[in-house]
Amino acid sequence: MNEAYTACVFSAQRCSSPKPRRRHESAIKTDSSDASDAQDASPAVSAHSTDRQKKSAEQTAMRGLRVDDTLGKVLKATIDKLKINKNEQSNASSHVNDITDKVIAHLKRNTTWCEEIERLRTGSYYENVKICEPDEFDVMMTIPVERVDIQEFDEAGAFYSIALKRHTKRHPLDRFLNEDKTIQASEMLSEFRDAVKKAVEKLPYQIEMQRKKPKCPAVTLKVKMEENGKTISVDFVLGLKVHRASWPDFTKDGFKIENWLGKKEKANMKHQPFYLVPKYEGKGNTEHDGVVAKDAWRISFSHVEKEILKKHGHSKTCCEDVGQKCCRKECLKLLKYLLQQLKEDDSKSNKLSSFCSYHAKTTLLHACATRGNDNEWAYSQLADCFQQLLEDFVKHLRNRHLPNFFIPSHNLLHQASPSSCDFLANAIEIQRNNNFPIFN
DNA sequence: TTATGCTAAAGCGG
DNA sequence: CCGCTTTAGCATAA
Repeated sequence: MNEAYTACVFSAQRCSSPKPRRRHESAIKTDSSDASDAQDASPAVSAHSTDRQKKSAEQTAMRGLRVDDTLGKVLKATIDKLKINKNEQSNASSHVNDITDKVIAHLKRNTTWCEEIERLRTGSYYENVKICEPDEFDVMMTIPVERVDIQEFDEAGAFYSIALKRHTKRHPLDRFLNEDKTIQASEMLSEFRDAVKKAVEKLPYQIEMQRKKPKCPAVTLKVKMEENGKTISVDFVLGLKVHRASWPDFTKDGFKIENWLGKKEKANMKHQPFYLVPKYEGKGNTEHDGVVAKDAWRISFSHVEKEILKKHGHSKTCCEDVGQKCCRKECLKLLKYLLQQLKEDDSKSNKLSSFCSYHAKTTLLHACATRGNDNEWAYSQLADCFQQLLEDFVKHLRNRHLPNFFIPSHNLLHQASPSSCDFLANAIEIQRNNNFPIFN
């Protein structure tokens, strides 16, 4: 399971974290009104001046254009707004990298079962689809294991029992094994959390470790940065890296990328490991007919998602200098932003709290799998592509059916209420029909 | 393990 | 709109 999704669904705080982004008050602007914006005297913030340049560029372009591409212009202006500031990125990433380096060094030195721990950067920041601010970083900390037995699982993609398999020699995780060789997720997670806490305590940063949230596998650090006073969050997610094992059977009918990235690429990716993330911590977490689910696990394909987004074109040269530029990532960014803005506008009613960016990402993956040809995502067709993606999303919502891209039996909307799905679908339709006033 | 070269994206100026 | 520079992240070789 993707930890971005996990963290989002399982952590109300992260899901609803309101971005203090300023929005222009005037909802719908006509093109001619833009000229009056040129008076902006705000110093320092470069976004303003680029806005101005871009708008005047749009105006000159307008005069030469006969077709009505109002929507295209709105969307391109929005994409510009979503770009993350380079200085902030540099600052934030150096914090994250330094902290992560030191946490890993500490774990390797002081925690016996972490000697082989590996870092895996995942999530939207490292997929180049992070929007607005570089304020959320996902880092998986993975322990290599050769094979596992997945003994029980449910349609929501959770496992209730993971056992180490065919380990003749001693394995560093042996100390977490029950008599039946199943692994105690909660014990591992709890030791991991304590070790991270110790590692972080002596670092020369303003770091707060967030309280353990139920059902959330991440150890979250809030790091306040000296340079600009902003706070970023770093999620460390413990995982088992299962190599030398093929993907579980229930992934068989998912991951349909043959007509998009090709059979060969699919085979390559299927040879990669998969990851298991401990789902619960603590006792008394009863679910599913009273079974104590404290040792539940969730499968993660974050690494594959990242690679898919990197090699996102049918043509090998998609978006390279020699190739054609596509708008797949831009469409995803726009969909994420739309969802984020709608959630923010409606934060008090809580109707949208169960929707998160992983729903947007999954919708894009299905859309790319269905429309694999690069012509269907030409950058010049951004507006049409985005409209179609929204149609897809609305359809998923109306049917209350959005299968996990890797696990078709896992419906990501199965616990969303019909009324909230309709509410979101309606809100999206309103935005579509009015050229997205929420983006202004 | 470290050095090196490549890529994607931001930002700037024409 | 285009080309150029810079940077973080990554793959690969040494």
